[in-house]
Amino acid sequence: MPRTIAERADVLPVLGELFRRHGYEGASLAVIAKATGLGKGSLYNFFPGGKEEMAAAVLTNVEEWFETNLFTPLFAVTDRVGAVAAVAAMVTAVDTYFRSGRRMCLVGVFALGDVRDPFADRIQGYFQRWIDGLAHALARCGHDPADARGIAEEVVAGIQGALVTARATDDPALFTRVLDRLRRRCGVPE
Amino acid sequence: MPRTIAERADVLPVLGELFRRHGYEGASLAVIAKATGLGKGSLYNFFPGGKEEMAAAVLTNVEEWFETNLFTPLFAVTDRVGAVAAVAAMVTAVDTYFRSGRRMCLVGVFALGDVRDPFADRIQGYFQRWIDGLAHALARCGHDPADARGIAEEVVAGIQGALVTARATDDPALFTRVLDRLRRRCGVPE
DNA sequence: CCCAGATTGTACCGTTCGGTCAACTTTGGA
DNA sequence: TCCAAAGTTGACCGAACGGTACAATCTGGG
Repeated sequence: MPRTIAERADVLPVLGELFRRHGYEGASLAVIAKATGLGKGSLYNFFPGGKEEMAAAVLTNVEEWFETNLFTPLFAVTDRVGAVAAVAAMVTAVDTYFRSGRRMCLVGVFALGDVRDPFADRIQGYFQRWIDGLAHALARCGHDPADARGIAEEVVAGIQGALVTARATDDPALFTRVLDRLRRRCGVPE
Repeated sequence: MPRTIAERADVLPVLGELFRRHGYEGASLAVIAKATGLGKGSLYNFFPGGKEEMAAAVLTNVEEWFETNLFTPLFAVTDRVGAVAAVAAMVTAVDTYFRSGRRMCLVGVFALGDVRDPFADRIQGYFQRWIDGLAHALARCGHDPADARGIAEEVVAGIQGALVTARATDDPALFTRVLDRLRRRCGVPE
């Protein structure tokens, strides 16, 4: 059997950055072909379903990363010390993942575009699971359970909004500043 | 001179809702023609510059509304009582304007799409002026000036994020809940 | 009533879109 | 070494894009 020059997994990060930067509609196949260095034929070899399968694959990639690095740890906490550490780790991971405000949230971008419709359930699940996981951890941090959910909604929404606002004002540092305030809102020091 | 059947001002709200719902790229001329009930000829009679002029006109409309109803009142405050009232009025106006989370922020949608480039300065100005005005009013509310700016960034970003998250989770009530928390963050009761 | 001119619907333009396909290149086992 | 299979390419397709041209229609002052 012939060996694959480029793996499907190799183009996923490139696709992700293109969708982040240009949105789903804005990332045309011509742009994708140029950025990946692959012809349209190769792209359809990797993604027979076309552009929508590319978006689905990238979305799966993002979901897995968040599930592994953020959601699962948040849900796994049992004691107060572990919960505080998990929330602190989440904030650090978020800052790293979004490159301190220089990277956009792919799920958020999809949520605002016309491509939302075919992925509505997955987009909803991403945010819901983030809020649920954070609310669970915050409750273990000692917050009143009802208030924990409110804080979780405020923090997840705040992260999204900080990304949008940082991009809109071309001021990535705004993301870091807001994220720092949200971290303190969770009662997590440092 | 002949009378205009439809005024240019009449189609602006329709254009606004289309851009909000579908984004700039997603709102094709065919969709716009159908939604407004106007042919392409009429649209180009109103907006000789085409789709980009439509977006620019809608953007101007939004800017003016926010300038009149939000930014100017925020900047105008001098005493503490007035400042608290202005911030409270802002929160109320925001909830009304965004239909309690059922309406998207047009500037935020533009900020994330490919159309951001030609409007980058206006998008930046919109958010910057909102943050500046709110920071000014919050300082008059009694907050430490440096902290007032931090709160303002957190609140404006939080509003944006709450809109995105509410749409993503198809849960408009989330917007109202987060907005209520942000209001209390400003130290404004009721 | 009438007509200059503003407004309108629509056929049409070139371009670009996502997607297809047959020819060509590369691959690894026989 | 050779070949069947897998991978790759770029020309090509119909559809839809934004935009233009223009003939038909409506308007209101004279």
